[in-house]
Amino acid sequence: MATELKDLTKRSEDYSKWYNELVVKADLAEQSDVRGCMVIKPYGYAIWEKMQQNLDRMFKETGVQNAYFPLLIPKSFLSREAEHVEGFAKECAVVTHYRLKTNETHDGVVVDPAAKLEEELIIRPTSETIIWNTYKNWINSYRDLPILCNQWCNVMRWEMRTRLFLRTSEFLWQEGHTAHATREEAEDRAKMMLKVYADFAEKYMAVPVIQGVKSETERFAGALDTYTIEAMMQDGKALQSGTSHFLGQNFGKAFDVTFLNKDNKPEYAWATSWGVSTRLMGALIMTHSDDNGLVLPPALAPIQVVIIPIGKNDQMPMLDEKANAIAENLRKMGISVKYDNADNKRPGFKFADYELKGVPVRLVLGARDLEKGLVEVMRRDTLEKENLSVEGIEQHIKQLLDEIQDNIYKKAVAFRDAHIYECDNYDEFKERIKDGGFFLCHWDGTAETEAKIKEDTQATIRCVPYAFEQTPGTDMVSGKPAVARVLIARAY
RNA sequence: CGGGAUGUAGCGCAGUUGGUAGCGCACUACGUUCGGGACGUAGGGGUCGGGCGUUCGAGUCGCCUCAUCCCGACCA
Repeated sequence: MATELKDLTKRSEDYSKWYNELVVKADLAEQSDVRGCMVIKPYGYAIWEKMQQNLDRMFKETGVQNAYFPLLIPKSFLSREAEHVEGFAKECAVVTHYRLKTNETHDGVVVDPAAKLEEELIIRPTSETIIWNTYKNWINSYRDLPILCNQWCNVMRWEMRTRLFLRTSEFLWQEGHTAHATREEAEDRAKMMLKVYADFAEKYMAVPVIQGVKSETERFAGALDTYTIEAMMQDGKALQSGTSHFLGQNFGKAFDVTFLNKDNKPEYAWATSWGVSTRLMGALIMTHSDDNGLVLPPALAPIQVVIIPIGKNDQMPMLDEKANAIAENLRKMGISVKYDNADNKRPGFKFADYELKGVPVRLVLGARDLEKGLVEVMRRDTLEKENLSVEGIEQHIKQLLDEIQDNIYKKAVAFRDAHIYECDNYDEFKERIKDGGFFLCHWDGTAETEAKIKEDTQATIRCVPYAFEQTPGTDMVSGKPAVARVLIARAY
């Protein structure tokens, strides 16, 4: 199973094509024969696993525990919360039967009409309903709260158009669901988890994000507030990379989850939910990669260092010995290393292949250089090569990995900041948004304005950002007064 | 569900007025190579998406059907 190594489409020529080719050629994932679904290949899954491990640890540090709830949700659960069902109804896969039988000509199977379910089951598009139906049994007293559960699972949303990692019919994610005794505690939790996502994105993925709160129309179905992290891709479009919802008492009321407070009075429980998905893989790819392929942050790279030997056959034992010694030292330092001495691929092929796969550091161990005690070190982010002494190379590599992590983050921040604009004139906005970027504009807070911007430009209000100083002004569309600037962009 | 296109080897494609099923990559074997995507020689692999029709004869023509992709509406 060799990677096909044709040149990638240039990132600047056709961004979508570049992205799709990159995902496939870097061996991350491919389209399944099953409609709208994706096969995540071992290399892509290894990156996802590293994301999972780190996120999972960060969740647990805030007191969250993992659990697992069923894949199938009775249809009646979904209709308990009016807004929630409205938001998801159009994209649900429904299980109607539980048995097949052979057909009349005995060369295939058909659904057995006798096996029709009395109540249809929905393949979860998200699990609020089934989890709150369960929480009802878990919660009696304020002493039972808070409940802080997370599950790693798959969900299904019957999307019309799909793209690898960014939007697939089935996707992997985690969904956290918490129940609290007070409004304040639930709101704090929703904000806390957004902070966890932002920290993870910036420290591990090296993807800078803008934190904020969604407008009413962009809010999660059934939420009172949706907090979001928005990242900028290299084509200037926004990618919603994680969301955390304050659900109020909506699900508590819909599923009759009450508890007795300290005064022995019944109250409905307060809820949050929060999730990130394999879409983060898309963010990772589109933030850092270049025309040579993937660029992975060392913190998430399954292979952090690759060692490639070059020499005649009779020199190979010596090179193997030297390479294994270096690899062993690096592994002791907690660095993951691959020594690729396969003899059916030439060095040039391997160089291109590991660049395509985004391996942060490449060591070339050449017989010629080694006589002089030198080894070539290449860093993937800048493609710079250096010839360094083999002596003490391990320490240098450790520092280099940190430097790469830091550098790609700073590069992404610089790119993003260079494409954030304040804009007060709607005609100017309509013209400039075509080239992408994030726009900070005053908004009068009405859905009408929001709808007009979307209709005219396809751009949406991504969030009301936390981080920028807010000054009152005039809505550029309606001319009405506005209390704050919001972040507007075209989005994936 | 609207508009457009495409189904031929694992992938990417060619196939003219209907007349023996092809090319590139990948794959297998052997050899030479090996400091930036190697080359030679010899091989393996197909009910041409499916059905019906026209014809002596259909990958090619007609009708039907299924599937996929792209542009919209929907969306983590």
